[in-house]
Amino acid sequence: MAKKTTITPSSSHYWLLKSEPDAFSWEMCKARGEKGEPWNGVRNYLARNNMRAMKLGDLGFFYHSNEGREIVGIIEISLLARPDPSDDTGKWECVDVRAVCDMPTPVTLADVKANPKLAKMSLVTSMRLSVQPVTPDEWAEVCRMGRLDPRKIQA
DNA sequence: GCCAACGTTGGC
DNA sequence: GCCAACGTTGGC
Repeated sequence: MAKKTTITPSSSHYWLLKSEPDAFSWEMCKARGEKGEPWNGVRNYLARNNMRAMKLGDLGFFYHSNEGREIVGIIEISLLARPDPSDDTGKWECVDVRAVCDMPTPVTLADVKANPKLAKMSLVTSMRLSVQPVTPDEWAEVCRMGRLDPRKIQA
């Protein structure tokens, strides 16, 4: 059996997580520091399945919905999916996330919508999905728009 | 604050 | 299993 060799970087999955700043803002996320924060309260199957697919160290955009409507920072997955302690039905799960760094220039929803390269991004096509996958191309493009060098992200 | 989009629930 | 009613999300 041939051994499969890959040069896939350790973090091959990218995500976008939405939060209303009134409920849990980027500032609050950063204030948690290394401890991270359970991403609980998700009550949507697709969003839950996305969390199940997350790996330790996966990176994600932190998006402020409602107020702000912009990508403000980078998070990493610090704990894998597990039962959501705020749920008593046994159906829902959460991961933990940890703030990694600011987006030097926040990338607004309007910016994303105005960029044809991002027309297929879930942020545009699946407006209400709160935990979304992001493709490597989309990741690179949004980082470029936010003046963040993806190679300099220290997870 | 309004309302469109859309996911979920429950009657049949 | 269909679909109407309902609740929620989130842009505007």
